[in-house]
Amino acid sequence: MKELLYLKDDQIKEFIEKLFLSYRDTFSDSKTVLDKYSLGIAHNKVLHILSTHKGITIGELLSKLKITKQSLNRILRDLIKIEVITFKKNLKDTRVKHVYLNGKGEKIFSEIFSKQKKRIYNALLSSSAKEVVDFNKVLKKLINTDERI
Amino acid sequence: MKELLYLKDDQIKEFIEKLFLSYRDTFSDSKTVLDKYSLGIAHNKVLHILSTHKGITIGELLSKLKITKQSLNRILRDLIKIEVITFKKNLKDTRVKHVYLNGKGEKIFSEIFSKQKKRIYNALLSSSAKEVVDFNKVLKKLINTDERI
DNA sequence: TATATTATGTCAATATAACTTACCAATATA
DNA sequence: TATATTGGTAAGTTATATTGACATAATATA
Repeated sequence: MKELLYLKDDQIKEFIEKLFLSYRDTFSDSKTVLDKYSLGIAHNKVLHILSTHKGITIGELLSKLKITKQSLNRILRDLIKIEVITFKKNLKDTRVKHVYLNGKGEKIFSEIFSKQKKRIYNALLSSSAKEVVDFNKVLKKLINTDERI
Repeated sequence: MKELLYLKDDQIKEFIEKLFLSYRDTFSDSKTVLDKYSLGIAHNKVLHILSTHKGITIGELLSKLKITKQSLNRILRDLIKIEVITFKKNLKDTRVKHVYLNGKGEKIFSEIFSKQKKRIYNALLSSSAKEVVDFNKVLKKLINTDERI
């Protein structure tokens, strides 16, 4: 049986504040790269998903991002304009479109990622394996069940 | 000496994605309450800070939020209009203003907080004390040194 | 005391990322 | 064939932030 854990409201509030700060800081790391290509944090998020989910469909992108298709369309139009994504029709259902990063897209995302990576490395490499496992375990539980990765 | 930790890029990307999801989910919990009072996530963040930093000054709020004074001013005007905050001049330097939640403000924030609290409780109470300590330790390291709480 | 700096407020214009409502085309399925 | 699904798009709106400029009062400093 696990030890009992006593939590005060102020501790909970600090956790919420830290969730915000770690998110804000991590996504501000890539700002210089994004500016270089006139992209924003919305494009960053799409590029991130495209890099981890090659060939994702529009519908899957929408349910991951939880934005409207009109919003996604603006982002995709920008990414098409700077020529970093390509599409492939699904062979069985040609209504469905699969989205991919092309070479230029991979390169730009790797620039973005290398900035964010530093922060994560610094935090995780100065931690023990057990600490990282525990961190991951709790972090996962904070995410809605149907979105967990 | 700590065990060595080997991290693949895909694992790092998953951490970044989880940081985003935990932030997004936590701050979407309060949406129903915010809607009730015609407030947004920006007001949520200010109310949060006011509840943990009673009597914070405008300048301190600005450096915590990392937004411009024009942006903060919009939020504060809204909070003044619905009568949830009060100000007190600093006695030694009367240029400086201290901001407080009043009774109504405390009540509204406690409504917001009770929604977010559930998520944190569910995650932390199903974890061991050690796991929570480790989670906190790593999370803190992800935040810029000068902002750590 | 004169001047500079600081803390805060405000106006105007703009950017970014999202939203709602509405409608359309192509394709798939009951 | 009728209906549902996948995706695209136009127009207008909202929320949150920005930059630049200027204002006021109070404090610090030369």
